[in-house]
Formats: sequence, structure tokens, C-alpha cells
Amino acid sequence: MERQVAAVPRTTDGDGTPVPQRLLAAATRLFAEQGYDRTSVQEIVEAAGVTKGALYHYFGSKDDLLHEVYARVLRIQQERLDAFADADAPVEERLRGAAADVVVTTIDNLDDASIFFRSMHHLSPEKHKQVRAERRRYHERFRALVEEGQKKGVFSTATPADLVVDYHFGSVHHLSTWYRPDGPLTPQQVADHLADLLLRALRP
Amino acid sequence: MERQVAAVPRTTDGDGTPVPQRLLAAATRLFAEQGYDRTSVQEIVEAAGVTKGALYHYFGSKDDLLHEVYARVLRIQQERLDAFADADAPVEERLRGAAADVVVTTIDNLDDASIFFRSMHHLSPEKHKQVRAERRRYHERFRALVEEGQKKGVFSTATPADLVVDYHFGSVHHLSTWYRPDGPLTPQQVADHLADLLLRALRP
Amino acid sequence: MERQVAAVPRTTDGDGTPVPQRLLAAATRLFAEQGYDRTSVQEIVEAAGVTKGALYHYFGSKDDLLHEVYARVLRIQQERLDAFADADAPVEERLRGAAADVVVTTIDNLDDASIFFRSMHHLSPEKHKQVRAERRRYHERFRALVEEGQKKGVFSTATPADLVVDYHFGSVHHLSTWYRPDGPLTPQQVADHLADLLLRALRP
Amino acid sequence: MERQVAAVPRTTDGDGTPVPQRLLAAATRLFAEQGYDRTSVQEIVEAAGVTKGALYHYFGSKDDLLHEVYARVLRIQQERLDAFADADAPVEERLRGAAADVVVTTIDNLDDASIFFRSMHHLSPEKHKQVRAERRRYHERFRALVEEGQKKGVFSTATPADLVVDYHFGSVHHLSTWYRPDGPLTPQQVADHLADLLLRALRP
DNA sequence: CATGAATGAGCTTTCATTCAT
DNA sequence: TATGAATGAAAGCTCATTCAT
Repeated sequence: MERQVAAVPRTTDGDGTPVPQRLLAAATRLFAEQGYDRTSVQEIVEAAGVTKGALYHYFGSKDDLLHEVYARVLRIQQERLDAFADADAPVEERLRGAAADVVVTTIDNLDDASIFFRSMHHLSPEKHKQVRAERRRYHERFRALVEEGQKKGVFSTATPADLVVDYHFGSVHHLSTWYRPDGPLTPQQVADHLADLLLRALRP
Repeated sequence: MERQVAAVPRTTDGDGTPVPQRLLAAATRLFAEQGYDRTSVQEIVEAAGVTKGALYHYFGSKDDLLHEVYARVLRIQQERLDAFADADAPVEERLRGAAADVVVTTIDNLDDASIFFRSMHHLSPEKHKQVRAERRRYHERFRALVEEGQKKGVFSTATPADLVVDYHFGSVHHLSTWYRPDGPLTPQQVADHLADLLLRALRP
Repeated sequence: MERQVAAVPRTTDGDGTPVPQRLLAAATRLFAEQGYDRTSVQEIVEAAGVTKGALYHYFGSKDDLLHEVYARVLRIQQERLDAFADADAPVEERLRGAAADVVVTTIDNLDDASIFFRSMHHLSPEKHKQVRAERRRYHERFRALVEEGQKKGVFSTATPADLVVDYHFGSVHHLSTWYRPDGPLTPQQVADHLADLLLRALRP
Repeated sequence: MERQVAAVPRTTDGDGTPVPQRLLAAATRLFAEQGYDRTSVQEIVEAAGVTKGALYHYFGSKDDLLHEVYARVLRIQQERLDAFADADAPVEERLRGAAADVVVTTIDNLDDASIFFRSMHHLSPEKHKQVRAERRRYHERFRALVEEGQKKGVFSTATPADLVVDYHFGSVHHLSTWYRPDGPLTPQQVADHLADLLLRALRP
């Protein structure tokens, strides 16, 4: 019950990680494994080694916890996309890089991805709206790359850029359904294949 | 537990539809709207205009109900795919036809699709396995088309057929996330675009 | 667990009273003894010898239960007042009768009264409003008696009738604070005294 | 646990009021508005602009806080009653003055009154007993006035003095139920009417 | 066939209080 | 003096399922 820790106040028990992060990590894993509704607050706090009171000290609700998981993932993904899109390279290379990167990072964080594409509707309406707005920003950035290539004539204009983006992201979302770490392909190989399919589909 | 009733189970209140179908329809709609976990048995029976006893007379459990929803969709989709694949036409046309058709029928039954790609993990392990097995059959049939084209040299062999199939179905699953009936594109137009993207990606 | 009772379906366990009434009685007693907030649903169902599920089968919420208690009391009191007010007698006698009767019945049902004057603000806003409306009807009826006497000149008009009514009912509400069954006065004696004070105050 | 601070506990943030008083004021308002049980310690400290630790530094418990509220009100009321009762005037005037004054001060401090007549049972048994004892002193003083008048023959002896006192205080308690500052009567007018009713009822 | 009363376990959330700093 | 993280118990409520009729 008592804690002997000195200096750093946010360090607990037998673990060096701050409580909020421990909770977030436990929640992420459990939400991904069992889904939001099937995961009880009790399970989360047990996995994090704290009590319910502690969880509600840091997070306003179970819903809040889910939102935090989202916020973290969104931020990371947006940063990576921006880096690729802003690079100094031909648009084909930038699009290919971004398209492949989102596959690799999605596979590297399949838990986050599962939650993303399965649990968004569990958020409260306002939080849902907020996440959708950020998601939209991401989509727009990706679409701008496609449109840039179409304007420059290096990509076919046969398909609206919006649809192209949804086509690719559909396959990204789908990864959590079929990808298995012990399968025949490494994340990078999958990423290269999917990026290749996208670029081939965009050939003029 | 028992299912099939004798002659004509016209046990309906103000409606001409048999009770089991009414329950199935209500469950499909509610599962799609709110998700499996968020939908209570009470809501289902109220929407169907019957009582809980009636539901448990026809279905062994809530889980059973979800399984029935799946079974119906799976059967329909498999039938349609088989029809396209067995047609007497060049493989490009057959694949294009099947790829476009699954988009149109998915859009026409977005409720079913939502359930499919969101609620599968809510099934009991054995039912889940069963559904995955049938799902696999569907996947195999589609893959066979791709491989046939690859062997004949009309499709590129740059990408493993399995990946191609998952690429396309990712976008199909994704439809329920972004497609809106009041959007700028008709289901057929979306279908043509997505099939076109697939076929373009497969160009040698 | 099993119940061997035959015929009457609403009869349970070792007691002949229907479950909803048992719950209502238990809730009434506990709310009066401990207050609404201090009484847990668990205590109520234990006192009634049923489970929580049963309570929520019959009542939508704890708040609902309180409202039912109110509804019963309000109905009874209104009926009694109407009977006295409609009697064929001089207005002094009718007022005295009603004023004394409400004292006696309040003492006879001190539990109900305690709840009434202590827990009304625990009702949801809409239910609160509803109770206040019915309460108002009661007040009006009583005031009409006072005004009738004032018009006829048998009561003083020095004090507005509204205030007179509140004066008397204040003392009625107050009963649950000080009246003890083992005190020196019988309910009827208290009632006669209080009615007498009212009538004396109204002497022209 | 400890209470009195040394010199001047001007420990205030943007406000010149000492912390304990700020807490007491916040608690008084919130208890009156929402009731004791519905008011959380968190709400109180937020309203007072301090933290929980501060509250528990000055008060041993939430219950303590309620008790302090009571103590303050009791002291004030007793002082006022004593002043009226000890005045040099005929007993009718002294009783009328006291009876009217308690009405005015009750209306002027409706929050305190609400708490008084609603939350007394929330005190711990020992504190409850203590408050009742002080309350009793108040009652006795008031009764003594009535009895003095009865002995002198200026008040009717038809009703036991105890009952008379409870009759009047019932109406005082009741004020918080019906009195509205924006109503047709000023506090003084209400007080005069209620004192008048009392005196009229006591006419021999 | 169908009812609906009843169960019992589980849910999220709230809260007064403690205590190391 | 004062903080605020953390506790642990309890709260109101929901729900899939059973079963006598």
C-alpha cells in the first residue's frame, strides 16, 4: 500500500512508468484485443496495476481514455505524413514513400490501428466529431499529393483523387484483419507491394 | 433452439412477415447502427414487436442472431461471386464484373457490411471460426480469378494474388466508413472506379 | 430459488404481498428512516426480499420509486380533503374537520410525511414539477375553504388566505420532527389542538 | 482537526476572506442548493477556491463542516431570541417581536434555514444530539414566553405551550418551501402576518 | 408458441478520506 | 500550511438468460 519512492512523484510500484501512461498502454492493448465495449474498466486498472480511483483521477471517463489513445495515434500519423509530403523529391516518390510508410507504421502498431478502425463509433458524439476532423486533415494532405501528381500529368486522372485515397486507406485499415507477424511477408514487403499497387493504378 | 416451423409460420401481429425474419431484420439494423454490444436484446424484440421469450424460442442466444445475419450475407455474396466467376467471358471481364458487383451490393446493403467488418470478433470462437472458413472460401474464389489472369499473362505478377485480393477488399470494407447515399457518386459509379483501379493496378 | 406457488402469479416467497407493493413498502420505510440519498437500492431490495433486477423490472429508477410513494400519498390526501370540503356542514366545521383530519392521517403515516417534506427535491425536475402541481391542487382546495369563510364573514380577513394555509401546513409538516407516538398526546388530541389554533386565529 | 489560527489567517488567494470562512460560506450555499448528500467535497473546495487538503486541514470531516454551519446559525438565532425575550416590555409585545423576528431572519438566511430543516439527520449521532440540545434550549426559551403570558392571563391556556411553539415553528420551517423573494409580500409583511396569526390564536 | 417476472453478475462512475511531500 | 495522487468501498443501473405458466 505505501510507496517508498522518493524524488519523482509520478513513478510507482515496481514499474518506472508514470501511472497515466501505464493506463494508456493497458487500455490500448485491451481495447485492441477485445474491443472497447468488451473491455471493463476493472480489467484496465488491473492490467495497469492501479485502482479505479487512480484511473478516474487522470481520465474523466472510459471514453476519455479511448480518446487519448486516438489523439496519440493521430498526432504520430499526421507528423509522419507531413514529413513525407514536405520532402524534396518528385511527387511519385513522395506519394510512394507516404503510402508505404503508413503501412509499415500501421503494422508496427496494429493495436492502435485495430482500435482506430473498430472503436471510433464508441466515442461520444463531440469527441467523435473531433477525431473525424483531424482524420479529415490527414485525408486532405494525402489527397493533395495525389492531385499534385494528377496536375503534373504523372498520375492518371481517370479516378477522382478522393476515391484513390479511400482506396488505399481501405487496404491500410484492412491490415489488422489479415496481417500476421508470422506470415510470409515482412511489414516492409507488404508496404512496398501496397504502395506499388497504388502507384501502378495511378499510371497514366 | 428449434428453428423451422411447420407449414407457414404466419405468426405476425399487424405485419405479414414471419417473426424470425422480423427479428433478423430488426437485429441487422440495430447491430449496424449501434454495434453488437450496444444493442440490447430488449431493443431488438421491441423493434420487432415481439417479446424476449419469442426471440429465445427461435434463436438460442444473441450471438446466434448475429451469426444468422452473417450467414445470410455470406450466402448471398458467395452466390453472386460464383455467378460472375463462372461466367463465359475473358478473365479481365469476369474479375472486373465481380470486383464491381461486390461494391454495388455492399453499398446496397451497407448495414450488413457494417456489421460484417465491425462485429465479427463478437461471435463466439466456434462461430467466428465457421464464419472465417466461409469467408476464406470467398477469398479463395476471388484469388483464383486473379491467379488465372496472372497465369494467362493478362495481369501483372508483380504482386502476390493474395495481397491483391486483400487490397481490393480493404476498399470494400472501407465503404461503410465514407460512402454516403447523398454523395456525388452513384453506387455504380463508385463500383466502376474501384474496379478500374484494381484492373489498372494489375496491368502488366 | 424455485417457487412452489401456484395460482396467483404475483405472490412470492414467504410473503403473500405482490413484489411491487413489497418494494414500495420497503422503500417508504427506508426513505423515511434514512432519507432518500442515504438509502441504497441494495438496502431496499434486501428489505423487500427480492433482487435488484426485480426492482428495475417494475420501476424505471430509484427516482421512480420515490415518485410512486408520493403519488400514493397525494391521492389519499386529496381524497380525504375533498370529502371534508364537500360535506354538508357550515364552513367552520368543514375547515376544522379537514384541518384536524390531515393531522391525524399525517401522524398515522409519519413515514410518508417525512418523505414528503424532506425528499421532494430529490425527484427529477419533471417529476418534481408534477408533484408540485398536484400539491398545488391540494393547497387550492384548502384555501378555497378559508376564503369561503372569509367571504361569509365567519373568518377574519386580516390575513391572506394563502398565508393561513401555509401557516397550518407548516405545522403539519413539522409533526414528523417532534411528534412521538409515546408522547403525552394522542394523534386526535394533537389534531384537535392544531385545528383549534387555526380556527382561533381565524376568529374575526 | 485544529481550528483557530494564530494572528490573522489572511491566507487568501484573490480574496480577502480567510480560508475557513470561505469554505463555510461555500458549503452553506451548496448544502442549501443541493442538499448535504448531493454536495461533494470536491465541489465545496472548488467553490471556495482551495484544495481538499486545505479543507481537511481546517475541518475534520464533511460532517464537521455541516456542524459548523449549524453552530453558527444556532448561535445567531439564540442571541436574537434572548434579546427579544429579555426586553423590557409586555409579554405580548415580546412574543410578537420574537415571533416576527425569527421569520424575518429566517427569510434573510433561507439557505441556512433550508439546511437546518433538511439536513439535520445527516449529522453524526453525537453531533445530532448536540444540535438537538441547543435547539431544545431555543424552544424552551420561546415556550417560556408563551407560558408567561398564559400565567398572566393574557394568552389562552386552551393549548399546551409546547404545541403552540411547535405550531409557530412549523410555519417558520415551512418558509423555505414556499417563500419567494419576488413574491407579493416583503419578509417583514410575512413576519407580521405570521406573528399576528400566533397572537390571535392565543387570544383568551 | 409465447409471455414476462425474476435473476445475478457485471458495468461505469463517484466519493470521502489519507498521506507523502 | 497546503497539495493532489491514490485508495477502496459503494453507488445506481443494465443485461442476457431462464423458466413456470
